[in-house]
Amino acid sequence: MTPTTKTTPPRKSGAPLRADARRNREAVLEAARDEFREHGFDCQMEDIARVAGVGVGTVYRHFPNKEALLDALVEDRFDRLADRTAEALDREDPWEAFCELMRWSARLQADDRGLSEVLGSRPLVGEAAAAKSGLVELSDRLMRKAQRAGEMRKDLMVEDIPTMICGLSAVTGAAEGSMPAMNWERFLEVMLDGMRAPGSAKLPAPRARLNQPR
Amino acid sequence: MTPTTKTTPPRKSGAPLRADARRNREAVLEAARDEFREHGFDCQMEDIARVAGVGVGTVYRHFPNKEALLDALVEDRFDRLADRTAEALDREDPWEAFCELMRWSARLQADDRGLSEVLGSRPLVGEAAAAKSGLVELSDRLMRKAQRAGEMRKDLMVEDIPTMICGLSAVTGAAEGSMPAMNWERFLEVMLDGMRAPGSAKLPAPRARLNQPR
DNA sequence: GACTATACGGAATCCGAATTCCGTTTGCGT
DNA sequence: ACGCAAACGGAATTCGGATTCCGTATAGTC
Repeated sequence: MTPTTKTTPPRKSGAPLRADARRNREAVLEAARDEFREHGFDCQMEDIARVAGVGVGTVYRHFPNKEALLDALVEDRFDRLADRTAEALDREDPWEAFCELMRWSARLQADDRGLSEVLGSRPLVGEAAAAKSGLVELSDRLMRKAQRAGEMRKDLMVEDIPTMICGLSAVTGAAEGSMPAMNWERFLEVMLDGMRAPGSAKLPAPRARLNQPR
Repeated sequence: MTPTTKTTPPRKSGAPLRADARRNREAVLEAARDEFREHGFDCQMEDIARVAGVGVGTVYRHFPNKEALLDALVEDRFDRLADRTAEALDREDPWEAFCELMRWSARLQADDRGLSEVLGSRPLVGEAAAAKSGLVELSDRLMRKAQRAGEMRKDLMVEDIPTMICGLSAVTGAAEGSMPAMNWERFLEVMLDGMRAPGSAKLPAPRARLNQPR
């Protein structure tokens, strides 16, 4: 979408990264994506290295530690999400666009246990935090649009979205055996119905001193 | 299979447990509750021991390992929940009763980060599994009652409840800094609205080969 | 009060990763 | 080709915690 550097996060310094280095970094990122997807945050650095076809040392050359590696992945995810959100903003029916966006994002999470589980379980750090705020801005616009169209209940705030996403991620990412076929599709639809206008229950005011319900 | 009570007395029957032992076991359980609440599953056995005012060895005398300890706690939680559910079954308005039950349970989880986070993240084992199935039975009754009364959408199944609970637990238990005042109260109300009759969207059929939507 | 099966405490042990180190290899400018 | 800084690999080191061991203390019993 954007002509900006897609998958070449760090290395912002002027140093022109050697060719093989760039290749490896990419491989590590991809392997990490797979491993996190498969085993969650508890996957092992050695495994990531092996899958990427490099030594652990190399992994550490590119990312100071496990968390940083994860961070790069999360950032990328937020970026993809932001792109989609921007697209959604252009569609005619904002509510339908919103629902589709949620469904898409849910599927994304369902396919990626690892990233999902981290989403709600630790404060974002570094790049990822910035990426998120951009996403929030877009989401806000989409929501207001849907509300103006009278299709989304008025008492929802942007802040509610991460909450929903967080709940969703728990469901999509739930341990295999933990419950009989955890059905996030149904969960999501119920939630969307609950967000549809008009709201039946009056939502409790947010606790934080952060924003008012408008 | 002789009733051999060799080295690790499995809390079952037979030997009437010495007085001080009973006291300690109780202390450990309580301390564990606090520690799990406070630090989630990553709390330390040594801390639990210290808080309980005993040595680690003692903790291990009563529970073979960390997971077993957690399990005891989870079981207790399910039992309490089951009690409440049974009560809810007796109330006049089943939908209201259901909502209250959910709110109560949510609050319970909000107060107890540790147990919540475990709920969705690992298959239940031992006693806890049994305790859960009892709870499910009760819930099923309550749901049907609410549906018969035309207050809950008909296409919900008992299996959806754990899913909701799981989502909820992620939200209530989200890491402090992870999002600005994660507001589970709002999340819950939205969800409840989505469960209210009549459902607007058609819920996707469950994937598992487990049950039909009735 | 003495005896013994139970319990206890907590230092020592074990273990599974993350992270570090350093000798070797390789891209690439000259 | 040549040289060297940038990269690499992966064994060695560290570290945080769970679990085990075993000598000591105590409840319960006669």
